[in-house]
Amino acid sequence: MTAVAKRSNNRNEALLDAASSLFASGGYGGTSMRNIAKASGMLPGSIYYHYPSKADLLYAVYARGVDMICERHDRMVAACNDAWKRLEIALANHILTVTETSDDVGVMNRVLPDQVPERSTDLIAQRDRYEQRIRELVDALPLAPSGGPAHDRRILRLMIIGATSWTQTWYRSGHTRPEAIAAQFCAFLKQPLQIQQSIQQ
Amino acid sequence: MTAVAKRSNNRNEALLDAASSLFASGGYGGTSMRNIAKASGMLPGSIYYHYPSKADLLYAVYARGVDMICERHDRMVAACNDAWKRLEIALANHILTVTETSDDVGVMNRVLPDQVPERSTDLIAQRDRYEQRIRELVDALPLAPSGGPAHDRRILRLMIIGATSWTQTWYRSGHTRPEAIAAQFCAFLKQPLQIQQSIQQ
DNA sequence: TTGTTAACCAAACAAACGTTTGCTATTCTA
DNA sequence: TAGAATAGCAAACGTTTGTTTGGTTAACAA
Repeated sequence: MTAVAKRSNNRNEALLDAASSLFASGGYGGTSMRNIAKASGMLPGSIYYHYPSKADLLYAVYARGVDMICERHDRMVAACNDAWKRLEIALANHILTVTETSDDVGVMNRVLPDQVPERSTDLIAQRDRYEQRIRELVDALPLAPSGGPAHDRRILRLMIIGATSWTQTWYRSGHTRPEAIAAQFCAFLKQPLQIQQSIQQ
Repeated sequence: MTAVAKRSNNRNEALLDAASSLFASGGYGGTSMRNIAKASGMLPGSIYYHYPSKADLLYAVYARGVDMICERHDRMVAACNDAWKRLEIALANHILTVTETSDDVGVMNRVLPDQVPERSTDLIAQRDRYEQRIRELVDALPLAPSGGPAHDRRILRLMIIGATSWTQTWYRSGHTRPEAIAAQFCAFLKQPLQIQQSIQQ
């Protein structure tokens, strides 16, 4: 239980960065320990000084990603009181973080928990830490009564998470900015897209 | 160029079915040729009588999935004239096909083209065959003028595709039915979710 | 300055991987 | 019914995989 002192030449962080970048672009199965080792300037066996297995390394990257997006989320969302605006800020943070700020968060979006069976339960728990925050924002939205079937906030939440996660596959820097994408998403949801006449067709 | 006659005991289809099921649940990297061989009752080497490589086998499954979802799409959408209803039908078809009807389509949703570099261009082309249909439906939607920033139909299309693709990760049979999910998606988009007062806040 | 140990290196391990090769049996054609 | 092509089987190929083991060096506490 005694704390283990880390030395100044500890390259654990460089290792995580390299793993992060490779997992985010190549996925779990598409990235080998040798790739990671080469990218972080170590030999393959040296990784095992830091993590006992590939699955544990992935988990460390994944958890670091969740930490980062949650921290940014909490900080940015707190600065606003309007429910819709809070959601928009959260989505902008998600898209920006996933696509440009941090590969760790890209890993969270790209690697599905069941691709890492040894740690799938832990990965789901980590992901839930973030999704819980989205759930709270969606539950706080003031929704107009539905003209058709009753609104299901669970479906709305999953719809929003799906649309946002998917941005990773099509986002290209230089085109529509993350903030603008998030604004569009919210605009589509909160304003009537249908011309009024055809509602009561 | 001469046509090659196929025999009655040709098990190519059983091979595709097995590959389909495994690729859909395990992904490309998570599925081995030995797994596929065992599931289809062959030896690993025998697969190479039918397909020259793992990437080509994946492509065959993928293309079969696109064929299936496009065929169903065309048939079902043609039966309706209302633009919003046509989109709703298309999304219901997508969700139903991905989650319950065909593993092939699950493969299309799960395997990203860049995970199969040897055929990534062809995979993208196949996927576009389907996405083009969604694009047409979204472009045909009558949209009310936006109260905020001008609507971007490209973003709307990607939002819809993202939300729909994501259903594969959370859909469980016995809960909300595909048709109901599609109806909710469309309801959220075409009806005002925001109470009217707060629009002109 | 000495002793400890954190942080690696160097080299190998067994298993799994995609794939190839040579051969055989079954089905269909002529 | 003879011949040829189809649709495999059986066994191995070389490579890559995640991982282990034993030794080495440099940083830090005393």
